[in-house]
Amino acid sequence: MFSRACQYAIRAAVLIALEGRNKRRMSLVEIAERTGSPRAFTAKVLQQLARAGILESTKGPNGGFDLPPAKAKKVKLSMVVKAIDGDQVYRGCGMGLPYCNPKKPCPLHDHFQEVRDELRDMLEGTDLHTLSLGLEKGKAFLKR
Amino acid sequence: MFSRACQYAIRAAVLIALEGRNKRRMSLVEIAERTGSPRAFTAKVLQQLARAGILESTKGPNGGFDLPPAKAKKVKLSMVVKAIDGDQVYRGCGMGLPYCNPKKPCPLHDHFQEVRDELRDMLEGTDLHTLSLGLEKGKAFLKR
DNA sequence: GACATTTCGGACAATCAGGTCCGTATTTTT
DNA sequence: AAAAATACGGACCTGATTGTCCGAAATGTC
Repeated sequence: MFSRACQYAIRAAVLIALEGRNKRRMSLVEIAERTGSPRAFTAKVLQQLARAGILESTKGPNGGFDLPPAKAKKVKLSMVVKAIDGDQVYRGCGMGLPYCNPKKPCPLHDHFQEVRDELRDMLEGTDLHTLSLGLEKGKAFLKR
Repeated sequence: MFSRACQYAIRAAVLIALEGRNKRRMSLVEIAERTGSPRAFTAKVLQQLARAGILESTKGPNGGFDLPPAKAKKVKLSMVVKAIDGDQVYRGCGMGLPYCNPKKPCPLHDHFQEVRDELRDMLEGTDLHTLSLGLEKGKAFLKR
């Protein structure tokens, strides 16, 4: 469904949103540790998110990545996914036909449309702040 | 969502089901042509489907791949997907956590569950025969 | 039996995704 | 000013995915 890079991005982004509520900035090392993701690779992913304007990065001692709650409420999951994987997963044709559309659909078009729409609605309707709430209550986890 | 191999598999399977209704057996060359898929690579994919028992292959002149309607009605899309990509896409965790479950969910678990269930229901509820009907009426297409 | 047609299967090549390493730039602390 | 902490970015490695090629095996036709 999503690439590994994208999965790491989501994990990291939710965690950063969580700590952003404590006005904390998170270092790469801490993020990688708490999400169980490979450090150097996660760095690349976080750079992509920062370049996409999804989160802020700061160099130097006490630097790291941060995302204040006000912004976390505005960042939808779809933005994270799009920044890493593009939007084919929730917009493209299930059979991979580049020209598939309602006028000239693939055989799977109608069946797949519902699934894709539900995925898109979910991604566009879920923000990082909301997801971080589940984490704080200890009802959800990022690592074994 | 699905790998290229899996997309080719679905396209080919639907086409073979379509021609199976005319008691026709399709050669690799014809399948690749009519689905716009690379020939040699499609051969590998079709072999996988044949080994998985999803369709029949016959060597020699007038050989090829076939799938009679009675069987096409029983082959669900989920079986094709599982044979090529495995079932992670409609069973696994959206964030890629291997231990994600209702007792210890990821932050996305509940949101994602609906989407995954809808995808799974669609794949398990759609058979190749049904998909081939759309093709025959000329309402759906496999190639530009 | 010879030949043509077709799938099968192994070897290989190319590209991409996942991941590491290390030096550089930036910022804070002392 | 020097040192330490941190993100940045490029080079590189590795394995998986995608894709090609070609000989072998099977089967139908003459």
